[in-house]
Amino acid sequence: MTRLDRSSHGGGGHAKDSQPLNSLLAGHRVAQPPSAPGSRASAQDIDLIDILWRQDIDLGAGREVFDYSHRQKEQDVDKNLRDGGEQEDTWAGEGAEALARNLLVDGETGESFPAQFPAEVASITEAVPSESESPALQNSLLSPLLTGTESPFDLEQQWQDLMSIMEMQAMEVNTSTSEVLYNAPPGDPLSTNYSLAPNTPINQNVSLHQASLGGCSQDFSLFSPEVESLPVAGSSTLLPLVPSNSTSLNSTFGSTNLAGLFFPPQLNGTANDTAGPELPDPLGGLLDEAMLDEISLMDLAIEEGFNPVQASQLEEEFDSDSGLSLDSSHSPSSLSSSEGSSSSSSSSSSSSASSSASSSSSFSEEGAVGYSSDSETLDLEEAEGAVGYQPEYSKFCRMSYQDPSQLSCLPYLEHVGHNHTYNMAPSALDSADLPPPTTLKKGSKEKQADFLDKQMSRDEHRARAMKIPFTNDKIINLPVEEFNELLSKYQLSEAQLSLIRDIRRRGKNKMAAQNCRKRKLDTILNLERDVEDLQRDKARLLREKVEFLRSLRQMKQKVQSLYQEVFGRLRDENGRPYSPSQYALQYAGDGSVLLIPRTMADQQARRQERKPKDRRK
DNA sequence: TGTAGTTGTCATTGG
DNA sequence: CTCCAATGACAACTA
Repeated sequence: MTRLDRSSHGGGGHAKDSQPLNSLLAGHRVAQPPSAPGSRASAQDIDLIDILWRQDIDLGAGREVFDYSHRQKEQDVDKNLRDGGEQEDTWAGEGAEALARNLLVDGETGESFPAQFPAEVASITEAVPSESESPALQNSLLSPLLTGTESPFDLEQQWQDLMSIMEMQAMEVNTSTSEVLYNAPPGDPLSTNYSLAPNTPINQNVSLHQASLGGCSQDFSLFSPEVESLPVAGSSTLLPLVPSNSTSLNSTFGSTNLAGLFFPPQLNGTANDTAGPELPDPLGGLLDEAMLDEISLMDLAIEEGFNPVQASQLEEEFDSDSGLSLDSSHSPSSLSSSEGSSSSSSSSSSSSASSSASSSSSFSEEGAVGYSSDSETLDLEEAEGAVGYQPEYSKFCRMSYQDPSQLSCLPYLEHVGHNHTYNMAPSALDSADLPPPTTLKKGSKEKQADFLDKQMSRDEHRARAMKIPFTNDKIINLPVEEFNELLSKYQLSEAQLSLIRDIRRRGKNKMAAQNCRKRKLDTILNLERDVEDLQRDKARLLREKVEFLRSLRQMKQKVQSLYQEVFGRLRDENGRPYSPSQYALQYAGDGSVLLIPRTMADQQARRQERKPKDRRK
């Protein structure tokens, strides 16, 4: 099919519409303006052209009536949408709240982060000298719980190890442990109490342990060189690492309840290389818990752009790990529901249109910009099918056009409501074609009739001026076959046929454009929803991470306490305690505990540090 | 008067 | 090839 009006159509829309006759003339193959109609145009056509020309230049009628109604309708729409708007407000309110807390909110992601963040980190780092001693930690900004060789990716493994340790501890450690430990003479083996290998009487013969080192290539030193000189901040909460003598140790640990203490991961028979990196410095994370909490959150904030305030809020906020996007306060109602309602709205709109001419269609009913091509629905009151979906337009939706189906009882009013209805003078209206509006009465209703007439689209005016014998609705919505059949039923002039085709093309394209725009808005809303969901997921995961780190820190504290207690009770052949600067305990993979010289422990620790790095390469 | 949002329209593309 | 939907671009219009 040739688009008859193409040649005369330049760029976009209304520039041409100021002279729409040119299109018609092109369609008529009348290539002159109306003042000089082409000779090939019939007299009837020229008359029509004149009519149309006058119509098109007489488009300045006021829109006050419509606009008032339109505004009222928009208010109703806003009212209806207020719920949805509150959701947006809630979300926006969080951003405002974050701002109120001197937080910067990323304009794109909506994430918040403290404005003076680097300074806080620096101060905290200074406040934790023990942590600042570790260059790896400074570099990586990882959790202070983790040593320099630790990676966040090991966290899960650590957690699993700790859990297995806890289970093991529950089986093997009882409340009598402390009694035995405390009362045991220096010669008593600890192996039974700590499930040590019987052949490793660590408190008896150092040389024996050294001899057994050959089989401990995978053993890990629990002690790091930094431990001894560790200026532990908040050490009041920790046991003295280097007891001056056994007496003080006993007095220190005598009342220690060992029930619930944990063996380090090395005691777990499943200990492997993956647990290695963190072990050389089991005390690395033994800092004041509150301080560590803060540091941890700060690190997380730096790492993930997460606001520590948010993190702390999350800890209070979330009581359950319910997981994904159960928080409906931020997310509008599901799109699927609105999409699912589209098909029903299509059918219901056609049925309701016949019963009521009410033009006060709510926004939820609006959106019938699709069209039904079902032949069964084709009648004079055929409603344009609803668009495929009716997303929520909490902020985007300002679609001011009404559902044409609501007005379908009044022919030529399908397109009432859009802002581009060029108005005719009321006197020019051919009201004869209009069935008497049943809901309208005289007087004030005349106003409404005028208003409705004014809302007729240009194509409707043209169609009426050209005496098109059927409605624009049919022209637009009939299937091709029926449309052609309809055309064949009438003797139509070339101008009429051209106009009809243009009406059909423009009408379809208009609805397509509306659908397209709705889809676009829909996509934006979906993306926003996805962003919100992902932000929630991120917050949840971050909260879980904080919890895991806290648990890990507690575990390490307990392990360290246990280490100190065990080490402080060890005696050499002369009954004297071992010096922590010269010896260290080491957990073997088989569950045994060895007492080895510190130099060897350091070497092994370094060896273990390299392993995971090599493995990662 | 300038601007942003809305809507209709055209041109084009691809199914 | 035609029909149609989708979409970018443009212009008119409104607030």
